[in-house]
Parts: sequence; structure tokens; C-alpha cells
Amino acid sequence: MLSLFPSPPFKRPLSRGPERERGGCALRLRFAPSPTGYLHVGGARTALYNWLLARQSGGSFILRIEDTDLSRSTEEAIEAILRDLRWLGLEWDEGPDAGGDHWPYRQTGRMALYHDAARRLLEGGHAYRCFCSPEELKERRERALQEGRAPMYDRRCLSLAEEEVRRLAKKGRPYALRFKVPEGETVVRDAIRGEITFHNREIEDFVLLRSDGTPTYNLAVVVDDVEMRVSHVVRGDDHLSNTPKQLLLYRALGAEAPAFAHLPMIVGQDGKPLSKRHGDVSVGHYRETGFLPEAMVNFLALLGWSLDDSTTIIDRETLVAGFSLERVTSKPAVWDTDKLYWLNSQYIMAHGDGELAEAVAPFLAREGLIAEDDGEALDKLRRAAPLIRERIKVLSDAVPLLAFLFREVETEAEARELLRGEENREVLREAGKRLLELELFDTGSIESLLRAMAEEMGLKPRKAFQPIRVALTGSKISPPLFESMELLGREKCLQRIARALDQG
RNA sequence: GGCGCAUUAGUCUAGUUGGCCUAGGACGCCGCCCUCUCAAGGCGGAGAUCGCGGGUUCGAAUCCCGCAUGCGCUACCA
Repeated sequence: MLSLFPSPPFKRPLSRGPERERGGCALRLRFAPSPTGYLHVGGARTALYNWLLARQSGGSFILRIEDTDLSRSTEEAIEAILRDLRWLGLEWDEGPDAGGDHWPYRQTGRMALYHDAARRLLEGGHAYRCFCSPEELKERRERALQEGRAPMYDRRCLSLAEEEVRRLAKKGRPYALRFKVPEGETVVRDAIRGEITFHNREIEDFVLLRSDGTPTYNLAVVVDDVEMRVSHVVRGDDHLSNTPKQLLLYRALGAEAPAFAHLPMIVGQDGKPLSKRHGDVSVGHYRETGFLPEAMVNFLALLGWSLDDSTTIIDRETLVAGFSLERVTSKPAVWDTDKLYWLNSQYIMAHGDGELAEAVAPFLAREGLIAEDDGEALDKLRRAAPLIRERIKVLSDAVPLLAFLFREVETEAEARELLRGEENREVLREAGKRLLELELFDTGSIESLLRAMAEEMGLKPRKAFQPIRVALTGSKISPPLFESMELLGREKCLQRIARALDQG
């Protein structure tokens, strides 16, 4: 494997980049989403790996919005992406709302930079004007495809005489600017995949500037990475084929190229790139379902990377210290929701009572069970935390489990039978009677009381307790009964038992 | 069509310079125990001819060649 990314701690100083002047090996990394939708879990993983490398090296994590596709970019998408990144705890040092020395951090505000670079490329003989219309080009490529030829641009505008170019331009004929791909081969050194050689003759003269003057991805990304002094480009696998083009651009612009690392894709169980077809792929969805950001980060980190041969639960600190691109696999990672759920439950179990109560509260509030900032409810939740900690995999699981504490119950259809029949009714009557006389209404007292009752009635514990559970919670499934009763309080317990008897 | 990348159990992966791998850990699955429901926990189990075929070697998941399959790129998308 290449040594571009020495494993931590970085023993060797990087051989390139302005960071050396600052005396360290502080890396400059960026995450550059295009705001055409929510933050996808694949994007989140890319952001995470960049963030980890930045934090680990004491460097900078830059957020740059690639919004040159005007028709698909939206403000809402930008907001959503920032929100989700923040939720994951991936704070950026420079970005659209964070300042930095390379402002602005949205490509639409950086047009002058791209045009300047384009002009330099044109003047340096690295680019030329192309007057072919998109329609013509489309037709030609379709024909090429049909005839089994490579559908590459045929360079016909490269040989246009100078005065012809001038004449067409003067007539106002729209043109795009194309890069003139030189002969030879281009070697990409990738930290994950090693050295990959591309033959330049396989690379077409790609467009730099569209006829409307906007830059294409390849130009913009290179100009920005140069200007922002990005030292390491860590991005999705789908950009590997673009890398030689960008390398060529760096060279033509006289700039030193950053180091590259291309992460394997995240795919569904069927091996196809993860998409809506496979279920939920937005980070926002997982936040709303009640996954914890720590669990999400842990899970994302493990998608294509491992700390060692046996560690699965890894906290953020350990991730920062132990992450290394050398341990990233080059094989696509399959999104495994089951494992995410399990990991999340592990993090929930590690939460303290107060922590868990606060995490769960918004989910109950969302269902209208408690008010946003109800101190009393929060206190009750804190006391309920031990009862649900091992029973929920996601925070929203707490809603059905705890609803009975905050509103009157409606008995689930499949549980009603447990309130019927003489034996069950007798249990309820007897329990009501005995609970009324109980001195201290706490878990221990309730338990001994009800166990004694069951024994005297000659009933198995299960047989005696289920009707009570259903009467109090409306469900056959609930947190432990005696603890739940203490939390509910004597009054409500008696009320609900009485009501159950009435209804039955 | 061309170019590129990938290929260890259902899944995430370990396997860094070939022997310690009769392939390790985790999720999931199955069984038992615990038990007031549901979980959690404990114990045990099944599951991988390391994509296929050649080769190099005393010895290959690990090196080489071919093939297959999948995916990506091949846009005036990013």
C-alpha cells in the first residue's frame, strides 16, 4: 500500500502541501456535497472519514457546497445537509456558515475563480472552444454507440482555424470550452487501491465551461481544491474515473495535486448501489426514527473499515485516534440495517438515566404524550429509563412502551381476552382490593403483595400478572410490571383495574 | 463497445511481508438456561470447498495468468 496516508500517529511528514510550512502534518480535507437532496448515508460516511482524518491530524475539515447545477440545487437541501452533519457531530472548521480564509464556500459564489482558471487554460493552449451543439453531440455519440465505436468527442473543433473561431464567436454562436487532453498516460495513486494507470487516449476532451458559462464538475472541483489548499481528497468510488481528468487539470494549471483516496460504494443486499429501493437512505430518516448519532457514526465507520479483527463498538475518540485509510477495504459495503439496530441498542444501553430520558423525551413530545419542556414528565422519564433501556433498539420504541404513563389506555384487541373470563376478573378484583390496603406503594411491596396473592389463589405468576399488565398498560407487552405500577401510582392503578372490570 | 475497480459464511469484516488459517471476531439465525410479558444476559450450535480455471512453490485466501459475474465511469450531472 502506498504511504500517502501513513497510519496514525503520522510518523512521516507529508511530502507536499502548504501544511508543512506550519510545521505539522495537519491535513486539509473537505466534504463537498451537491445540495440536490437530503444527506445520504453514503455521503455521511464520506464526510465522516474526512472529518476523522482532519481531527486526527489536527488539520481542517472544510465543508463546500457544490451547487453549480442550478436547476437541481436548493436552499432547503443545504439546510438539511448542514443539520444532519451537525447531528452526527461532524463539525466543520470552514464552510458556508463558518467562515474561513477561502470564502465563499459555495461554488455559485466562486465563478470568477473558475473563469480565471478557464482563461488561463485557454491562453496556455490547454483548452479550446467547441461550437458543436449539444444536439449534434448527442446524435454523434448515439451513432458511435450503434456502430460499436467509443462514443468520444471527435475533436472536430480542435482543428478550427483561428479566424474561423473568431468569426463564429463574433456571430454570437454559443460555445463550450473543452480541455485538450494530452497524449501519454496518467497514473492515479490512490491510498486505498494503489496505483492505477489510465491511457489518455481513453479520455475525451471533456467540457470545462458550458456554453452558459458555468463550470463543470471537473473544473470547479480542481480549482476549488487548489484554492482551498486541500491536501487529501477522500471521496466515493464513483469519482475514480474522473481522477485522471482532474490530475491533468492540476498539471495544466501548474498546481500540485492532492493525495487521493476512493471509498468503496455502499450497496444494498442485492449488490446494487444503495437507493430508495432498499429502504431509507437518508440520515434524516435515521435521526427521526431514534438512532443515536454515536451509533450512526460507529456504524458508518465500520462500513468498509475496521479497527482490528474483533472490535465492533468504537467510541468517537477511539475512532479519531485509530482510523486509517490503510484499513479501508476496496470492496463495496452492504448496508445492513439489522446490525445498525443492534449497535444502536448497545449505545442506548450505555446511556445513563438522565441521558436516556432526555433523548427519549422529544419522541414522546412528538406524539403529544408530553409537553416539550415538561419538567415533571422528564423526571418520570428518568425514573422509567431503567425499565426501557434494555427493551428499545431505537428511541421511538419508547413511545408504545411508555405511553401508558402519560395517557389513559386503550386495550389492544389481541389483549382483551386477558380481561375476560372469571379467573382473570377474579385476579383483578383481588388485586384491586389488596393494593388498596398496601401501605407503601413501591416496587418491592407491590411485588411481594402480588406474589403472595398469586400463591394464595393457586395461580402461576404469569397467569396472575398478565391481566393486571393488560389492565394497566393496555398491552401484553410492557416494561416490568411492579416497577411500572410504582411509576403509575396507586390511584391510577386502582382506577384502571376498576375500569377494566367495568368493561369486561 | 472501451476503460477502470471489486469478488472470504445471509451480512459487516480479520487475514498487512505466502506456512501460527483444520479461516478469527461481530450482526442475524437455531437451541437451551434465566424469567411477571417483552427484552437484556449466560451457554451452546449450524453456516465459507476464501467467484471459477490454470500456474509458481515443499506449502496460497494471500503471488502470476486467463475466465466469469457485479459495479462505476465513458454527459455542456455531480
